[in-house]
Amino acid sequence: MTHTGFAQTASLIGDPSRAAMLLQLMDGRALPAGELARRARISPQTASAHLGKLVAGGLLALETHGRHRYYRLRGPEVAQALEGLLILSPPGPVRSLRESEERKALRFARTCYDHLAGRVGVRLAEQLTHRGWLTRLDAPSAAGKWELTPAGEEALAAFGLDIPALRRSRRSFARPCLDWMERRHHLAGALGAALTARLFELGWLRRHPSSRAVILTEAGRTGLHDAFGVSPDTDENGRES
Amino acid sequence: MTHTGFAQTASLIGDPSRAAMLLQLMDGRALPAGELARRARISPQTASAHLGKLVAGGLLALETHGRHRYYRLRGPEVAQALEGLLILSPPGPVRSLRESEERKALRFARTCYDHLAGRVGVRLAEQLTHRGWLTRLDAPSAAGKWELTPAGEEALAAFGLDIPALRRSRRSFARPCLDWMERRHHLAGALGAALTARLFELGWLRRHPSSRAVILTEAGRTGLHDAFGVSPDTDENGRES
DNA sequence: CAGTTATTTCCACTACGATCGAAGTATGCC
DNA sequence: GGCATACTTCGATCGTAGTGGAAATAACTG
Repeated sequence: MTHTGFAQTASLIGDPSRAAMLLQLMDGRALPAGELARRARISPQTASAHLGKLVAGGLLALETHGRHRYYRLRGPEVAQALEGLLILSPPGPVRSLRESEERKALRFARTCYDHLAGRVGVRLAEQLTHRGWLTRLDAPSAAGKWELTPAGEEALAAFGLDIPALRRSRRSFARPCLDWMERRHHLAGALGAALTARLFELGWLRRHPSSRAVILTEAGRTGLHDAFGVSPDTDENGRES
Repeated sequence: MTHTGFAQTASLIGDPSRAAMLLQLMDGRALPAGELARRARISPQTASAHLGKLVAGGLLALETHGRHRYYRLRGPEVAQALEGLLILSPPGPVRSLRESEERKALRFARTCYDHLAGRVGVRLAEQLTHRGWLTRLDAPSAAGKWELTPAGEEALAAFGLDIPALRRSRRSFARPCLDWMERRHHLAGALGAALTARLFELGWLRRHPSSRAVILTEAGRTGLHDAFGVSPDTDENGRES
């Protein structure tokens, strides 16, 4: 076994300060160094050293804007590897009402790298499939890929997405992403990201200022129901939850 | 974020000696402590300390047989998390002919936790689907699951698998597993494990003594071709490779 | 230009953890 | 019982990596 990088990558993630920063970036945003230092509760010098290592290790990408240096996860594989580790790690005990509320919000709707996850994300993917707009591909060479039907293509184009442009992107067009809390799949890939971006643009979703959770606005609640038949407040049996 | 275990789990994997032992167990086998120490090139005392931490951290399960203590990965989630990290880690440079041969063998056929991966595994999954024996489920609530068709159930029962018993197992019955070298899916879950076990039982596959690679025997080559239409020596365009 | 802010580099200090020798416990074998 | 084997616990050593203070660099601001 010559996977020299394997242990190195894991130990890179294994430092508490670095792990905290990586988790802050799980939603695919880019944050400046100072902000990451503040959130991880370490000094800027220390954060700088850590961020340098994370970039060198291929986990983060760096984008410089003036005197600010924005760091983001280098790609979806990084987010997926982190998710894999999250599944293994027992969620810490809830220590306050504040935390319990936050966890509930995360479970309801959050961003996963750059697409929508949580109950809302899962329901949306379900409804797209249920309406015959999205299908799993059957060709064995396309395993793990999703595809839009002609009807779905039309519907999402009408919703404001530039489907041909998305197909030209180098990313996988549409693929399932396992949700570690709901244990169901939601929509990832270029399509998932674009759809999520459109929901923010319409004001249907709003970012929570300090967590990965996203807020479903009133407009979003009615909009998602009318456009996609999504009712995230009831569980699969129709009961309120 | 209260994922206290997150960084801890990653740093558990991040130690080179522990990483080496974990990689040795990626195929789902159980190995005794001394053997793991030997393979990781560390003293038995050191290995003992590491193994204790891995068990405490929930990554390994321990089974005692007489004076031997066998360690194995605690479950498929662990294998999946490790795969996620493997994808991020660049394969080390090939330093010898020996290594190049081993890498070729790994790419051709290997075990991934307890099911078959590599080109042979991918081709087998493809052929099962192509023959209409295995399908992706369309119901949104069953995302990420595969299912046997009635024809497939009959065929695999005739091949010696006890399908009803597999359905009763607590594991997921059949699911896709992404192959990090082929970038395609192969068959995992209870069905994938049972099918793989049957291939070993028939002598179609043989374990390589010192690596995760498995050897496709002559009997296996003809058997897989006759029973499932698998021809792993040609690439998807039919060329020899 | 000076002054402020974002970030990095340099540099000790410190602490934690990997390592192995030595000794201890448990199992199996004759 | 006696002896070898498999593994663990204890204890001491040693290196390495995280940490923040001080100072340098670089960009924006007026």
